[in-house]
Amino acid sequence: MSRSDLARKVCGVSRTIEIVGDAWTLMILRDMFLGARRFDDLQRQTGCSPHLLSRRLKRLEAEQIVERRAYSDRPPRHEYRLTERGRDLWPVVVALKSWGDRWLEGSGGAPIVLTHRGCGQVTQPRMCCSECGEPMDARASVPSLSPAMARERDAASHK
Amino acid sequence: MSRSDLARKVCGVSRTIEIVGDAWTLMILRDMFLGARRFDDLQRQTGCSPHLLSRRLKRLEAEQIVERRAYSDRPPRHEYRLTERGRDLWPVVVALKSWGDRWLEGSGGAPIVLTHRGCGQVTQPRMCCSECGEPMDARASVPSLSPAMARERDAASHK
DNA sequence: AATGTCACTTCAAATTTTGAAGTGACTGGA
DNA sequence: TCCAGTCACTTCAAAATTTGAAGTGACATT
Repeated sequence: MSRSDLARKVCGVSRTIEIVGDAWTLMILRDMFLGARRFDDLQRQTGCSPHLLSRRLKRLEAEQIVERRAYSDRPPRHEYRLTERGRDLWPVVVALKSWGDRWLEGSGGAPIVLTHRGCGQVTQPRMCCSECGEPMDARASVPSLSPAMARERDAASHK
Repeated sequence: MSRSDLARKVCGVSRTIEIVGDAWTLMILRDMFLGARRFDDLQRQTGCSPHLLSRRLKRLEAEQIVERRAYSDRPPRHEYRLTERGRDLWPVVVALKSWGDRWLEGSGGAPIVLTHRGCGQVTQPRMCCSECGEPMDARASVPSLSPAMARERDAASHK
């Protein structure tokens, strides 16, 4: 199966991975959350080639995760902005950050520090239950599959 | 810059992306969180080729995200288990799931449903402030960079 | 007129992935 | 004993993608 077949899966994780599950796309998102908007900035900050950046931005635009808009006519200049759909990927990037901060720490503390506007404190956001508000980890929940997804998995295991 | 140079960056997001930021690795993690442990199961459920699965598992093992252990001597059989370090990637996978559930919804509800052991309710985990407990989104925090990271970015923008 | 900036595109070479097939160590059944 | 089957992979060539360098076009600045 090729990577692009992930899009045909029932599972939302697979289909999300098909769209944003590659290193450069995630780097682009990180930099956009840090405020980068222009092609050149994104290219320098992510460190990827302009060719790749161009292709990734087109994919993100096609998926309505970023919007390309002109900010000057003469000379013609464009910038890329996260849409609401795009901003909603923030937890993905923050989850990567938290893991890195915890498990890859060199010296000198976290490279990016987040301050919560609401309470003014330095925060390390974490996953909490939407119902009771308690923090959650891998063992705090039991997954169950929808009938459609159970069928997909079952078919795979009898292959 | 090549993808493998991400490892040399100061930023924990970059270095995490270098380790788990590709489609098949994320698929493998999803399936391990759903309980898959054996090579063949992982191969069938993710849909990737054995070659790729083998290389990804080796990388995950080298990074101590999974552990390879024998569960039978005769015949020689192995399984892969998430370590604590690996289980701590759960928020990354859940964040991908939540986005997919919200933005890619087909018909028939979420393909994977999580029930919180603590409160017994069906939950859609979300990011909350570690200090005050309030739910957070992209606009709820202000990022600031450590001196080392600020230098790295500054150097990039003068290139 | 020359240089610089921005937002890209083009191209060949290197690397990675895909898809199919093969391997080795066994187990279980006829 | 022979044969099929399972598990955990490895090997290989062909296809696709990425890298790195260079180039382009429309302007603005000096």
